[in-house]
Amino acid sequence: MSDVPRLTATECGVLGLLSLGEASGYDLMKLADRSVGLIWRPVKSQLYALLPRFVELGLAERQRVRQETRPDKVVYRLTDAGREALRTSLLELEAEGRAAYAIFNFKVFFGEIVGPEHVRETIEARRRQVVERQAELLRIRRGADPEEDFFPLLTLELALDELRAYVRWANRTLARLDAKSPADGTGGRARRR
Amino acid sequence: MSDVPRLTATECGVLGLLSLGEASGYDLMKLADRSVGLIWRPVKSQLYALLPRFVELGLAERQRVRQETRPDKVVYRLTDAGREALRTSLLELEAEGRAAYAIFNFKVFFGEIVGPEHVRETIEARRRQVVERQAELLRIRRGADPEEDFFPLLTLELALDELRAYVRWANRTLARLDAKSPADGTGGRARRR
DNA sequence: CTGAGCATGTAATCGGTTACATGATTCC
DNA sequence: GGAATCATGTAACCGATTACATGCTCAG
Repeated sequence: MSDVPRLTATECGVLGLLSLGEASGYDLMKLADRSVGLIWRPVKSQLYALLPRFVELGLAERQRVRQETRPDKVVYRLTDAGREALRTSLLELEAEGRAAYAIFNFKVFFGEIVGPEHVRETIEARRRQVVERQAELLRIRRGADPEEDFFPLLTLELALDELRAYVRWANRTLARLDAKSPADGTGGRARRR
Repeated sequence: MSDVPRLTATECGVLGLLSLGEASGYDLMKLADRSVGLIWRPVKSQLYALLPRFVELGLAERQRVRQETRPDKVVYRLTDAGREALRTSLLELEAEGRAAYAIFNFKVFFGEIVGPEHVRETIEARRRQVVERQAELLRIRRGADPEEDFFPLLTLELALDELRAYVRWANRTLARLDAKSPADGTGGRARRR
């Protein structure tokens, strides 16, 4: 009943695709190209393995569609439980470890589902992580030898440039979110303390 | 004999760490923090699983070191075959698919091993990929609805900013490499055609 | 007639993560 | 006395990738 299954990042991705409208496995592969594909795309065999499991968990419904000129297809549609599982899973997923970046991007991409306030918090949380990391990299750079560590320093500088790009984007985007959501003096609705 | 084993990205990472000097598994974990750790870090259990396999493949040698006040440790050292396998594997690994970014970074990080000309080519190849991707994202952006696709467009813009950061870094870095390696009119030593 | 697109899946393998397991020493 | 550091590994699981397998239709 109330024990909503927790989904992995990949499952969120597939369920997120499905949240855009009913589709067959084949449709979802193509849909991915035009949407989340920017940041992540499922592998066919995994997709086809996942879909029946969603049905078993009650997160999706399945319907066989006969076609005469084309092979029959199986069309899936999210249930309310599926939509809810997607929302809570996205909210609960921590953007940490190796999958951090993919999860971060999912949360923003599916901002309509998690809500603007969660998007804002997600962006701020990552900005904090990024600022810390910048400090760490700068510390390392100070201790490095420009001759001996020439190549490692190149990767370090690329990392720094990309982190800077993130911070700029985050600042711009947070401002846009502020402008978009009704200004209430605190910067957002779910603010407390 | 001449059939050098091909290593995966992770194996290159571990072997690359080992190329910095002989070390025990425990040492390598710490070494990773101060070196490649920027871009990638091995998982302990995997590291300990890999090291004996390197010995079996003749890529490393092992020596038990007895210590009185601390637990005994097993120290590994790269063999010539190991160094060669690392070099050719890094050269042959294609920076494509999911691991593309990690592989790209490995190639640059271990530039001393693969040589400046390969680094240059790697950076140029990625720049080509990135420019293509920028064009694709711009096309998608043109076709998107700023209202309806608000959140997806945020991730798209972040991606664009990061790609731009890469291109700038690549331009700067290629210039530095040109300045560094003797100018011979063609831009690098291994140039033909 | 060949190749691309539509359409769905299974099987095998492998790489990565987490948890389990142990035990001494040294610093606070 | 308790936490952190040194030190090495195993076991189980799971997620992801690759290869295998099939077969119809339509456009060039």
